[in-house]
Amino acid sequence: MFKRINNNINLASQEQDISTYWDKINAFDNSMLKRKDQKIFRFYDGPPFPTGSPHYGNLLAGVIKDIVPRYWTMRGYYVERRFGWDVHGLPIEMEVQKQLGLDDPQQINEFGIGKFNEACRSQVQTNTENWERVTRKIGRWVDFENDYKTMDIDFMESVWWVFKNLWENDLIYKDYKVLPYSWSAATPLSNFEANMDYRDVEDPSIFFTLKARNDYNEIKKNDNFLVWTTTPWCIPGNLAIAVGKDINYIRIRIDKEYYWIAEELVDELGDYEFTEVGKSLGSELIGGEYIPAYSEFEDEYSNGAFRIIHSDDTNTLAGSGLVSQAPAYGESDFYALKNAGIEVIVDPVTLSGKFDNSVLGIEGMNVKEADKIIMNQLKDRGSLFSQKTEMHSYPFCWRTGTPLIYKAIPTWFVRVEKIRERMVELNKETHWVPGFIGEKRFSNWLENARDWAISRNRYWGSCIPVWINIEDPSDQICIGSIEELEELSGVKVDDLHKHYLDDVVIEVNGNKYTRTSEVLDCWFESGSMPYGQQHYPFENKENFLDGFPADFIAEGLDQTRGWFYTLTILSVALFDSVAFKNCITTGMILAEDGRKMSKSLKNYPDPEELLNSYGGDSLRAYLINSPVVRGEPLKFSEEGVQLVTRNVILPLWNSYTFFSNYANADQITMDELSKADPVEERSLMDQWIISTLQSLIKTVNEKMENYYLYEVVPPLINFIDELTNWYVRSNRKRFWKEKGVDDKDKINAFKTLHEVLLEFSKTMAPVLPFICEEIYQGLVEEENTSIHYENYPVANENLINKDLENEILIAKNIIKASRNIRLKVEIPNKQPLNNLSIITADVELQRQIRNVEQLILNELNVKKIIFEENVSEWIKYDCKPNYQVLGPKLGKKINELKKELNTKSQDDVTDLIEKGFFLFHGEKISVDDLDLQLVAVNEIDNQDIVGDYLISLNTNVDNELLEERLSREVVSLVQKKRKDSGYDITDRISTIVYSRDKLLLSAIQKHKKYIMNETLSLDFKAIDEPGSESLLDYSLTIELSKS
RNA sequence: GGGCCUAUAGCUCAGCCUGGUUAGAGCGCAUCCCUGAUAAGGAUGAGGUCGCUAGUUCAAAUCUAGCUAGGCCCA
Repeated sequence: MFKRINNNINLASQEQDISTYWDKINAFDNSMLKRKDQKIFRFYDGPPFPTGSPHYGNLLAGVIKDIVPRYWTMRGYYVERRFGWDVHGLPIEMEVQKQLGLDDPQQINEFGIGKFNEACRSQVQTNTENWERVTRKIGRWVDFENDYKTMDIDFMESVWWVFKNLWENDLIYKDYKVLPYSWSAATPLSNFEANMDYRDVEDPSIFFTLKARNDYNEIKKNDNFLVWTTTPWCIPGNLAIAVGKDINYIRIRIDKEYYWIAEELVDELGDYEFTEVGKSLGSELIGGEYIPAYSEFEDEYSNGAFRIIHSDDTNTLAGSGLVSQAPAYGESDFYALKNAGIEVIVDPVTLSGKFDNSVLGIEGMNVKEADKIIMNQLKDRGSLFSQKTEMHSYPFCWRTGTPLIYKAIPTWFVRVEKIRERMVELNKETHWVPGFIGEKRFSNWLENARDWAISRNRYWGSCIPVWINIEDPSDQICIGSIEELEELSGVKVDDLHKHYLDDVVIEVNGNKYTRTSEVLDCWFESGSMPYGQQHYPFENKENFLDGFPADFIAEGLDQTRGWFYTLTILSVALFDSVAFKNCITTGMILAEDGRKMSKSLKNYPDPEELLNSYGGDSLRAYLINSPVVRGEPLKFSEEGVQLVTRNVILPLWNSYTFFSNYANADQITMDELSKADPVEERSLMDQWIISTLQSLIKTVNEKMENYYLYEVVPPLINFIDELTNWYVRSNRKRFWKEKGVDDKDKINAFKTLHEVLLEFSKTMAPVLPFICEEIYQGLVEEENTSIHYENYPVANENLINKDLENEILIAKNIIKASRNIRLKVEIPNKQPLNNLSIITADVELQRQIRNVEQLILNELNVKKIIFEENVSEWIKYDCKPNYQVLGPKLGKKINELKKELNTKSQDDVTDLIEKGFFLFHGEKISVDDLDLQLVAVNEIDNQDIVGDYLISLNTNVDNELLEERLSREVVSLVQKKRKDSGYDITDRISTIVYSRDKLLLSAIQKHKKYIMNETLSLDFKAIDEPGSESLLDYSLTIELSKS
């Protein structure tokens, strides 16, 4: 027996009940246990930072990361789904710093690194609750208990293994990197932090002169290079002048001196009177040598310093076209020198932002204060050419409010450039969805990959496992495991965080080694996640290799520079392999107004509230049916979610309640259903809906296998439409036939709908896990089971009948067109009509229509279909070339052909059709190469062209037809009354009709049996007394009572 | 400044790879129909110089180049 279902559902609370049920039967674990011995489908969860509660981007990722694993689980694979947390790094440290009121590293040191790190550790635990609750509401099955965190000792040990592996392959080195630096906080900052506080400030902008050391091409000894800088304090660190190789420079004379400046920038000279005396392209200047402004680092001349070099960043928008280069204080300067092959750096500025004792006159002075002094010194020597100030936006330390400077910091690097080509090559093996992300965006990024800076001068992270000889810094030991460290240090180690390791000293051969102070960037850990989550290679060695590379990952577009990249670097470096075989990349989710979602603007609905009103299924379907799954931005709209509820969830639910309520009312049992005929013996509509379902299953499998999630929902909506608007509606009567009347057909109908709902639910279960589970529970008798234990449907090709699908399509087209005619001629569908003529000589078409005749007659309320074969009396033709076929053949002549066809008379055309071809400029043009457009001979309302035939509806209504109409109107009235009186659909009634109208009474008399059947009237009387309600032109009164 | 993406109806998007003469869908709007499975359903209609310019072609929303605007990422 099937449950009687309340049609009114509260989706969200129903979903919660299902969640509870899943907990009760341990559904998630069991769905996996059942596939324990099957092939592994490896999924990597890209770990989020556990700050705040999840936003739509997280939910989207969660949805995709649920749909795909559910699908493959049903396909019989073992799909482990461990939640991951990225818990190290700046976001957590910043949160904790704020809570503890610690402004900078010095204060952290004073507070104690150990206490600080432990505070970070406990902070991590507090944020995870929100995540679990919301994850549950979107129906994501993921293992929170057996999760991994990047701070777990096992994870951190695997990170060391990764690092040591790179180390041994000579992929790790230490060099300078120019970073935003806060002297007041005595720490380098991330670019992200540097972007947090930009202010408009006034800074100097000066031209100063540097003298040519000797003749070189057009350069003469003692010529002055007019060099531009906006940071005078960098001049002591100046080691080169940058020009642009394609920029034109001129040599000019002012008084007795000669100067070089970019031709386009001579206006910058202002009032100076000059004469041009020479000219040179930038590339000809490169290699020129000059005498530095400060002699302190003169020695570096022998190492290649104080030359003119090229920089891509030189331009003629401002300045002089010659830019002072101080590699310690500018990233572009640093790389410009590197590219010029000059491996020199000088840095007279201390970590507190003051000059050290190496430069005379400014010792101990803060760099910004030194600006003025340096300008004065230059002026005294006559080498300050001009000075002014400029407004520009400049980064400030978001903590201390002091200006940031850029400064070269010793940093650990991974030699990405060495494996770059291999990364590009291997990336081609990954299937990216959408394709352009991998083929273009990610591939381009890999091609331009630069060495990767992996160290941070921070606290809460995995430590760089390198111990350095106190006496000889070039003597370094890299540690790859806990065991190794314990052996070398003799210390028992049970935590790998900085505060545990800073004191661990290694002694080898009488040499003492201490650890380098930096920690690893948390991106290094994210890239190590495949190994870390399984504690590879210390544990799970075989299990890991069985599932590497991962079958599937999914994240947002921003991860092309993040996780996708770090995974790729490490897997290529370690295993010469990609890290993942399939990758879905999602676009950004914006607010409905197209701007970023912003908490302060409140321009988006709260995710949890939205889930509470529409439920997880709706949100899931909305998200994967949106452009965001194709890597494009989505303007998130609550209305869109509501629409999905209305177009997908509710119709599906309604089909199910229709089934279960009528099955319940009729006391249909599973046993009875099993007695249904085999599909091929059931009615056409049964065969059709099953065929359509099998086609759908085939399509959905194709899409899912290829990770094209966004192509799943449209066919799903289409199917639901076929099911509700065609199958259920046109077969309704079969379901409420009295017992004993054509039982077989009724059972066939119930069986078909049962089967379709069951298979369809299984097909959609990965996408709509809640409602499909609920429907499943109502359709099967087993207890404590779940739809997610089921095997995924495979299309049964034998049940796919494309001919039938096509015939029904023809029927639908005829039905739609005829309804249209009724609308035009204003004859409602309730009015039965005698016949519909279909004008075609095509016998195949006639046969097809005959096959589905009954459906057409029922739907159109027409008694008969007549075929008219004298086509020419009804239809004439408009004739045009088929451009697609004839275009390439005829070229320009096609326009002439068009003209000629226009002049043809109807007889000519008929002639042509009969002959099958005609001659055009001596060429045979076949009728098949023409577009024949059907036109009705007579323009009248009761006909319409459908495809390549005409239909014509007989609109004559005689008394007999009118009486039939009236009987239907009476039924409709009675039904309305039943509903208004609150009768149950199964209640039997007595009906009395009062009317004085002869025609109405006669209609009732003739169709009494029909009316009684339709309205479940056991008793029916028509009484010749005046009625008070109007029905068309008549009046009547209807009385009902339960019997 | 660089890479990638986007621009089509009032709104959200298909179509573009593979060019074909009438550019589709949903929502919204208007009008109408139906309603004992349905917080419903159906039909019809209005609404588009396919971002701009040039080119290729018999033919361009579609291919090419340039431009404009927006987005993401990176400098």
